[in-house]
Amino acid sequence: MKLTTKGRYAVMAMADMASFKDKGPVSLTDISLRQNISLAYLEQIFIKLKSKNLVKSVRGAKGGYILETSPEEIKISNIISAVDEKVKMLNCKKESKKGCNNKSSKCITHNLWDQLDQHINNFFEKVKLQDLIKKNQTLNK
Amino acid sequence: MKLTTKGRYAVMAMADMASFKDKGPVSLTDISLRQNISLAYLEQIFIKLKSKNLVKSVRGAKGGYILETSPEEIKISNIISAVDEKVKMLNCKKESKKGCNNKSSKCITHNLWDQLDQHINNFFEKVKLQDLIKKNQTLNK
DNA sequence: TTTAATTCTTACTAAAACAGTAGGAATTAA
DNA sequence: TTAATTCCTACTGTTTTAGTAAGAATTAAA
Repeated sequence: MKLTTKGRYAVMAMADMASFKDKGPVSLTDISLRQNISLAYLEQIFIKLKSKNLVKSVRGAKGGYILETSPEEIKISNIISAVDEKVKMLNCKKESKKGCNNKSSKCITHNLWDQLDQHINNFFEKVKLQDLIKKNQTLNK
Repeated sequence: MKLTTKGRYAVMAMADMASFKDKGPVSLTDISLRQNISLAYLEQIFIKLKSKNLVKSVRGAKGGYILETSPEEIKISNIISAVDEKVKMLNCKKESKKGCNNKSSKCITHNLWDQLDQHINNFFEKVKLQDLIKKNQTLNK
């Protein structure tokens, strides 16, 4: 399982962008200030988000980033996987020669972690960026 | 989120014990060999499992460990939390003074991680040790 | 009574991952 | 021309991970 600040920050930043998407490109400086995330760290994260076509960049002054698609279409899973490799509990190898425990078969717990992965990925598949900002608004009322 | 080898090994070891529970105390040497986990590492893990009353020990030659309760009653969540602290995505503090982002309020993604925690914990609550050995048997047929 | 098998206890450690920093280059609106 | 921005690459202190090491205490069996 890999779910660290990088993944969390990415979701926070994307949610931030979604909130301000009608005001032109959103600069990382703004996100940095609003969400309290280091600018240099955000830069690294956005390189990845861009390479996965979740955002596009506008360079130069007054530049920033823009969401590639609408918040209704962006799944949390897309964001997480863009920056965090993958959500995966298993380090059991899928190779044919060796099982999880370096023995011939699958380890006792193989299916458990496999199901947990599915469970988590399923969760992230269902939630969209739009859901986050909706929920947040409701709460802040 | 904390789910590392320690947690995985603990579940493997407990499942191993469940499979051999009718043959008296199970020694860590046996588990070590069957599951391919370092003996010294298992010792550390079992100290914790014992302190949480999941297993009891029988010292001396022919000794080992015995499950405190039946595999039908032991939840995976009990095992994980015994060795791994807790399953928790959030590092948002619950303190009243500061929110997740060192600002006054909750961060945008607070509820998301909160729900994910519940989702995962719910999964581990539902699965019992007995389910693992059943599933494994079915597979090996 | 000795031996071997075991749990118990504490301390240490190499390697990897995490969470950034740092420094500057390229681009562009004003 | 300048300031604001993205882009790019390299570096790094700290913490965590996944153990190892060494020996003490206990007890069944020979």
